[in-house]
Amino acid sequence: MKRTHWCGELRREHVGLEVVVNGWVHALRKVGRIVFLVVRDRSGLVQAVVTPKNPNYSLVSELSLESVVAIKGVVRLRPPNQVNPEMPTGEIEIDVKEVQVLNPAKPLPLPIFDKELMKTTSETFRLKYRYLDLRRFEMLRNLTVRAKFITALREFFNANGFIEVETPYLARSTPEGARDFLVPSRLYPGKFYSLTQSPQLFKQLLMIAGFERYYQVARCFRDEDPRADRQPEFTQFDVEMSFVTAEDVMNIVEEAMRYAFKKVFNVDLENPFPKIKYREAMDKYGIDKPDLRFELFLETVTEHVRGLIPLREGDVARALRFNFSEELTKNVEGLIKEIIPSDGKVKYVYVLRGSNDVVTNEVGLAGDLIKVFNLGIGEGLVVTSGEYIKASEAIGNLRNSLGKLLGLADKNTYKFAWVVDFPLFELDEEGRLTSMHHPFTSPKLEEIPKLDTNPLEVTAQAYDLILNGYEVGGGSIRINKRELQEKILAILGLSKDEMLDRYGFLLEALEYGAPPHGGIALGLDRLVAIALGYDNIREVIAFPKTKEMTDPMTGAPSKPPEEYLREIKWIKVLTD
RNA sequence: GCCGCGGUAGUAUAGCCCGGCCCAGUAUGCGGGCCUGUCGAGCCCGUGACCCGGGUUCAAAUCCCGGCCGCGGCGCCA
Repeated sequence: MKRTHWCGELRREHVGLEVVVNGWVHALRKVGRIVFLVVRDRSGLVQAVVTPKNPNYSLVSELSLESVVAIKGVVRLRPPNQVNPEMPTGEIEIDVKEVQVLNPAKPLPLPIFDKELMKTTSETFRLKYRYLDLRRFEMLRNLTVRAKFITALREFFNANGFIEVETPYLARSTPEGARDFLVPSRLYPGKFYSLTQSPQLFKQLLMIAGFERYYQVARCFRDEDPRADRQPEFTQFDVEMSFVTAEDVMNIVEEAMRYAFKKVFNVDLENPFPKIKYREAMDKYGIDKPDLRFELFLETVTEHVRGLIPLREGDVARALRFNFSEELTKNVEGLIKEIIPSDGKVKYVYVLRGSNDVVTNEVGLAGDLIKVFNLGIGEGLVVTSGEYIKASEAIGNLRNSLGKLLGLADKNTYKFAWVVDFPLFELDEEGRLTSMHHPFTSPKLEEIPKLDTNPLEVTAQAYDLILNGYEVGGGSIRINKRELQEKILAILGLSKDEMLDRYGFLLEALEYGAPPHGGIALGLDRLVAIALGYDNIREVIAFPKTKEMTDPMTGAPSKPPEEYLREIKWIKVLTD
């Protein structure tokens, strides 16, 4: 019995046809002596009917849910009063002639087609039986949409003269940035590959190779703690172009987004996307990836609170005020406590003025703050104090989450924007200069002289693409001259020897006719997740890891057998 | 590494604050039965659980301590 039709495509026009469908037993309803069997495949559902006259009657009536079957039968119209308007195939049903049970199924551990129960089923459990979880139409849709989105981007970039090139995942470790996943080298005991954090250097080398326009759907690996929007391995849609300015890159990426969003979601995006300067973003929103779906601005209130809140030399105070409805008081308070770091670097006060009471973490201050800020009933105020960036980020982060909690952010709006004019460097915990983007980012050429005098004031030719409070892309114009690249690496504290050891291949390549070039990496998981309305990228990844970086299904990570460790010359394992 | 929340049948949830009325209730699933037009089928009967370890107490699902696991966040994420 060979499949002739998909379940979900059968319609009135197929009436009278003998068809064969394959699929899973989605539902089995025995009403009196009639058995209604709903068969499911990727395309949808169709009802089949068996009565006691049918030689397959007992076989069908004893089927278990989710068994795999092949059904041969004749499509017929349902009696007029039995049409199910909720079902695309609801006008017809299959009068069963022959049934093959290809594989009976045991009862499922996961109630996959009980929407109510699945809403609350723990994610660990879904991940343990991910192959069942993925049978749900919602997951099928998510991954289908993801595939369509990738296809749309490929179409767009192919049509614009880009070449898709694969680059290695096993590469040389470069200690900057995130922690690497290391892979021991069997042939060179004591040496390791690292899984690429991104194709950054390879794509630059492709530009030097003269490919001019490249893209790739690239897996990236970073050994840092996951979050709802971060996984240890994730997918970037990676793009690089030669002979372009930052504007050129941003323009083509905007076009790509407009094309893909229209094609896949039928959404018209703004044209052009707004651009915000980094400093303006920090000042107005306190964060470099503000959610622009709502207007709510930070204020600098250092002078208003001087004398009330203890300020160290150079500290600033930043404030966010907002209206909230009283039943959310607890949630707002919880959010503030959760988001603002309690590491002592930032101090914070909040005052939530209800109609009968005031909720605050500083009883002694609340009265004064209400007076100073003229805080009305139903208004909340959060003041952070400390070093400008820290105080701003703490409250900016809060702003993005508060927008969701207070319903300020419209779920059906996609608010893209570019954040530009990032500083080239920032200071790390130890007060050393580090690259804000990465060490291959070009400074604005006219600011090169400032590299020696005020490196922190040098602006990068870098740009982030943001969407609804998430960073969904980041890129820059790269350095294409050896001299400048060496200078940057030197400023970052690398000795000549270290430079040559780690980046010698790049530095040399820059001398053999490296064109000006730049590009971007788009966070594909985030883009698709946000477009579908999820905060959690695991919903658009077929087999994601948990927050603790495990896979409950396969049991990864696992302990390799001793012989294997011996073979790869890596038998010393330190635990803890 | 840190903070918060959580862990009760296959799944989900009630009970936990305020210990005894709980050999743990409910929904769904599963097993059996009834029903010839169901489609979240319906009705009847049955089945099955307190994360692990220690402590307090006459008595622990409930209180305390430790652990494990998960989710969210902070740090981290060039």
